[in-house]
Amino acid sequence: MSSSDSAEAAGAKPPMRDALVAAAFRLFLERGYEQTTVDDIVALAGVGRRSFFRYFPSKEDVVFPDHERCLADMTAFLAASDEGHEPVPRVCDAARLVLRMYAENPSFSVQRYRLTKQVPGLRAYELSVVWRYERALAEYLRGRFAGRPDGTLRADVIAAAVVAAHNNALRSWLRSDGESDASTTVDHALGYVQSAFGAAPVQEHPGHPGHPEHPEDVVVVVSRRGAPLWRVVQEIETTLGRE
Amino acid sequence: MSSSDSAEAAGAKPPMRDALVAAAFRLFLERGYEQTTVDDIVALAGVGRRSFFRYFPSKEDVVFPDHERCLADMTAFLAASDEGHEPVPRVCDAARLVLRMYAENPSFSVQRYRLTKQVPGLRAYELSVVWRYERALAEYLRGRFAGRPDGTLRADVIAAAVVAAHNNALRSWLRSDGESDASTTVDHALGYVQSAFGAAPVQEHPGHPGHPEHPEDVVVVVSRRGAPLWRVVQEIETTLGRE
DNA sequence: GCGGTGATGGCACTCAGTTCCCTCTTCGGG
DNA sequence: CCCGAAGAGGGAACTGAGTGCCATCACCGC
Repeated sequence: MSSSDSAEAAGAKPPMRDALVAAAFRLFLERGYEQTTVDDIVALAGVGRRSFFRYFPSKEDVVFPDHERCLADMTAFLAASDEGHEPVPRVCDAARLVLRMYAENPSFSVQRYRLTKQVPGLRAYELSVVWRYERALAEYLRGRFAGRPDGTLRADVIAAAVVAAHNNALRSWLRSDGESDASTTVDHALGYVQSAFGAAPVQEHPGHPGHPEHPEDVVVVVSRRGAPLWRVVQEIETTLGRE
Repeated sequence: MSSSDSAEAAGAKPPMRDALVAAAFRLFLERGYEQTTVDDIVALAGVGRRSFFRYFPSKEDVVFPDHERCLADMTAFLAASDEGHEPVPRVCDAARLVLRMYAENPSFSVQRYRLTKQVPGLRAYELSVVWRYERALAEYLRGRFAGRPDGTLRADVIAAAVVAAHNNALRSWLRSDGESDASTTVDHALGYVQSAFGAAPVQEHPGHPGHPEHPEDVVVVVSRRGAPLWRVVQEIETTLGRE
């Protein structure tokens, strides 16, 4: 009566991992995260306590079961970039990759959102996850901005802005219980970031046959009354990256 | 031989807290953070184990002993703002407040930097600390941008950009062992953020006697040939906040 | 059948953090 | 001068996360 009568033990290769996630979320939603011990989870899943920590290095990890894979996907996506990709739109696309992963399981994402919103420990853990995404974006941008003045500064700031815009859109979508259109929301948010940073990474000379399929690629400079000329020139130089 | 012969027990009101911090850092630097237990710290400080957790809610907190006060200072600084302050320069000044706190104890800051750089648990904890600063900035900006289109989005993105620029400058200063000029570095980094976002928060109509003493009031919208007209108009509207 | 390999279970241990209770001091009122 | 309240500190015992070690069992090639 203890070997194979449980329904979750008949599926594919790693049913145990999924069974642990399912058991954990059932208990987390029933009685709360901190009120659930790892022993409770493994008891409900019918496995040994040691096996839990084989699949999840910590209790927090069971709440984010697929972020490791998503981070690897994003890193691979960025590594597959070439010189033809504009850096800023590229990292925006990388952020869209993460949003798509959330959108694949709306109900799961919403449940997790409710958990992380009210458990400080999970919020802290989520921060470290998001931080790794941000570092991946920043490292890619640092490579693309190498040699440019303030290359690492620009990379860090743009990466942070992209992540913040993504999170803003994601949280708005999560608050709507997954009912709103995630793609439209994130496109709008990332469009704002590109409107602030969009033209900086332009590499080739205007007139050169580049990649005109990016609708963001136009330069309009608007200055306000009272700004000294040197300041305007400085802004243009900064924005264009002194190319 | 156990009551009052220790040197740290004769000072001001909270010598115990300082003694714990000193003992903790001695051991952390000697044998590493994870190799030091709380029992080691309290043994060296000559106090009871229970007293450690009276002053620090967790082992990680002893590494950031004054961030709670600094966060309160920053919150108070933002709360003391009025309508005369431009929001973006204001949050930049708030960030400078944090940098100043680091610069007050250069050697301590550098030691802590080396610790957090190589201990994952401390890095995660630092993220949650930085996150609270970022939320304080974002909440202030949300209030100032209320009613504006995409107010919360702008607030979140600008707060993230300011924090990223601050951290970039701070880490550059820490890597120099506190030898470089922190103020100049952070001013440069925050100047970049203001060059990207500086003009967005302008509230009054052009021509109205506002606050022309801010040289950051320049709007740079970037776009390139091939963009549809509606897209350019949309970007300009977004940047100017449809004022 | 046999030895190896990998997945799993079980046990014991460390350590962070908490709970409960004790002691000692201090201070104020009678 | 005594007494009781209050608060800082100390300390034992407990919970629970995470780890190390080893036994067990299944599967697999031989």
